[in-house]
Amino acid sequence: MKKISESAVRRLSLYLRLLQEADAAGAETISSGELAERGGTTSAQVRKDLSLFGSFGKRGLGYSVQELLSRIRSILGLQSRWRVALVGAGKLGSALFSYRDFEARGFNIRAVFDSDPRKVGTQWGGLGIRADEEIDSVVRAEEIDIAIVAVPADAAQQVVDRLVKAGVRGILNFAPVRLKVPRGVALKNVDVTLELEGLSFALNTR
Amino acid sequence: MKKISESAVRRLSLYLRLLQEADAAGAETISSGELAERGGTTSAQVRKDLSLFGSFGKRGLGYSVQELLSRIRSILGLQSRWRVALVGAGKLGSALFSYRDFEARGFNIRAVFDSDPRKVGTQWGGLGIRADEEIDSVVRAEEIDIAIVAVPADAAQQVVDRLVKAGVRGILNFAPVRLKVPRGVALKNVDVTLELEGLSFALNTR
DNA sequence: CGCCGCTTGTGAAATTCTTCACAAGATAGG
DNA sequence: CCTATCTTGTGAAGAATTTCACAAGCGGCG
Ligand SMILES: NC(=O)c1ccc[n+]([C@@H]2O[C@H](COP(=O)([O-])OP(=O)(O)OC[C@H]3O[C@@H](n4cnc5c(N)ncnc54)[C@H](O)[C@@H]3O)[C@@H](O)[C@H]2O)c1
Ligand SMILES: NC(=O)c1ccc[n+]([C@@H]2O[C@H](COP(=O)([O-])OP(=O)(O)OC[C@H]3O[C@@H](n4cnc5c(N)ncnc54)[C@H](O)[C@@H]3O)[C@@H](O)[C@H]2O)c1
Repeated sequence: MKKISESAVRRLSLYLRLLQEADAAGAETISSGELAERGGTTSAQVRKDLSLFGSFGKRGLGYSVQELLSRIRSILGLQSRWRVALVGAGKLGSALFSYRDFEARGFNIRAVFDSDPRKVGTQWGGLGIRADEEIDSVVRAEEIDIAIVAVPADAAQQVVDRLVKAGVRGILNFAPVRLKVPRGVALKNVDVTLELEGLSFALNTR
Repeated sequence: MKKISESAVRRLSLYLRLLQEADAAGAETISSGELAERGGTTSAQVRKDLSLFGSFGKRGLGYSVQELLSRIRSILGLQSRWRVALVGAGKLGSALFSYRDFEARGFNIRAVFDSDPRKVGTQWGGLGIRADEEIDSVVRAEEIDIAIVAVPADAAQQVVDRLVKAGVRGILNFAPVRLKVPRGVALKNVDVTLELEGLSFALNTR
C-alpha cells in the first residue's frame, strides 16, 4: 500500500469532524469544495486525500455524508473502541480524564496510574487509581492498546518503557521530552510550549 | 526574507529545549550530529535549519551552546516576555494556568476570563477571574499579545472575535473547531483527539 | 434522448522539504 | 609548518506533497 503522509491522516481526522458537524446539521451529501472551505484547505487536496483510499464520491453530486463518515472511520480504525490507560493523575491528567470527547470518539479510558501514594487507591469516576508498579499486570489484564502519558518529563521515559514492555502499542505523550520507543510502537507528542513558541515566532516576524 | 516552514520552526523550538538540557549538563559546545541524535533528526537537517538564519557554528568544532541558545531565542522572539491571557477557567484552563513551564519560557499569563458568574471574581494565584465582557478593556489595558482559548467549541469563535478586536495577535486554541481569524493574526490549534486518531490509524495499519 | 451544469478522480506540473556530498575552515599534534 | 581529523555551510539531487487542469460520470430538465 502507498505510504500515507502524517498530514494526510491529520486532514482525514479533520474531515471526520467536519462530516459529523454536517451530519448533525442534516446534510445528506457534501462536496470536496465544501469540505475544503470548512477545513481550510483546497478541494483538490480533499479529493487527493480521499483518493488515497478509494473512490467514495459521485461525480456531479459529491460525497454521501453517511458513507464518507463510515469510510473515514474505517480508514482511521475507529469502528471499534480503543482501550486506553492514563498515566499521571495530576492537573493535566485529571483534565484529560474528565474530557468526554475521548469516550465519544471511541477512546475508552480503562485504567489510571500514578506514583503518588496519596493518590493511589482514590476513586476517579468509578475507576481506582493504581500504583505505577501495577502497570504491567493491569495493562495486560485490561488489554490496553494506547497510553496517555501525563507525568513529569523526568519520569516519562521510565513510564513508557514499562508501558511498552506490558504491550502498549501507541503512546500519546504530553511531557516535554523526546521519548525513545521501539519500532512497532506509535508515538505522538503534544507539546504546548512548542506551539506557543511557534506563535512567538510568527508574531516576531511580521 | 526566505519563507520559513512551520516544521523548521518546530524543530528550532526543539533544538532550544535540547540546548537547555545540554547547557544544564554543562556542555560548552555541541555538534549538529549531537543535536540531531537527541532531536530525532539528521545532522544535515539541523545545519540546514540553522543556516536559514545565519552561520552560527565553527567548522571542526560545532556550535557554542550559549551562543546558539541566544541565537535561537532571538529567532523565535523569546528574548522578552509575552503577555498572555487565558480564556476559559475550566478543567483544562486550570491545568494550563498552573503549568509553570510557560512562565519559565517567557509566557506570562496576566489575565484569566470566564463567562460563568460563579467563577468570575474568584482568585487564581493572585489573579482575579474576569468576566467575558471585560475582554476588550482588560486585553487593551494589559497589552495582551497572545490568548490561550480553552472554552467549549461552540463559544470559541465568539471569544476569538472579541480577542482579535481587542488587539490580540496570536491565538492558541484548544477547542475542536476550525477558527476564523483575520490575516495578521497567528493561530495554532492543539487538538488532542486528532492526535489520538492519528495513533488509531497507525495501530490500525500495521 | 440530448444537453447542461456540477463535481469527482487523477495524471502531470509545480512547489516545498529533506538528504546527499563535498569544499573549506578550524584545531591538535608532531 | 604540515598533516590528520572534525565539522560546518551549502549547492545540487532527490523525495514528498500540493496544486493544476481536464476528461469523464452523474442527475436534472426540456
Ligand atoms: N499542566 C499543564 O497544563 C501541562 C501542559 C503541557 C504539558 N504538561 C506536561 O504534562 C505532564 C504533567 O503535567 P501536570 O501539570 O499534570 O503535572 P502534575 O505534577 O500536576 O502531575 C503529574 C502527576 O504525575 C505523577 N507521577 C510522577 N511520577 C510518576 C510516575 N513515575 N508514574 C506515574 N505517575 C507519576 C505525579 O504523582 C502527579 O500526580 C508534565 O510532563 C508537564 O510538563 C502539562
Ligand atoms: N479537558 C481536556 O482535557 C481537554 C482536552 C482537549 C481539548 N479540550 C477542549 O478545551 C476546551 C475546554 O475544555 P474543559 O475540559 O476545560 O471544559 P470545561 O467545561 O471544564 O471548561 C470550559 C470553561 O469555559 C467557560 N466558558 C464557556 N463559555 C465561555 C465564554 N464564552 N467565555 C469565557 N469562558 C467561557 C466555562 O464557564 C468553563 O469554565 C473545550 O473546547 C474542550 O473541547 C479539553
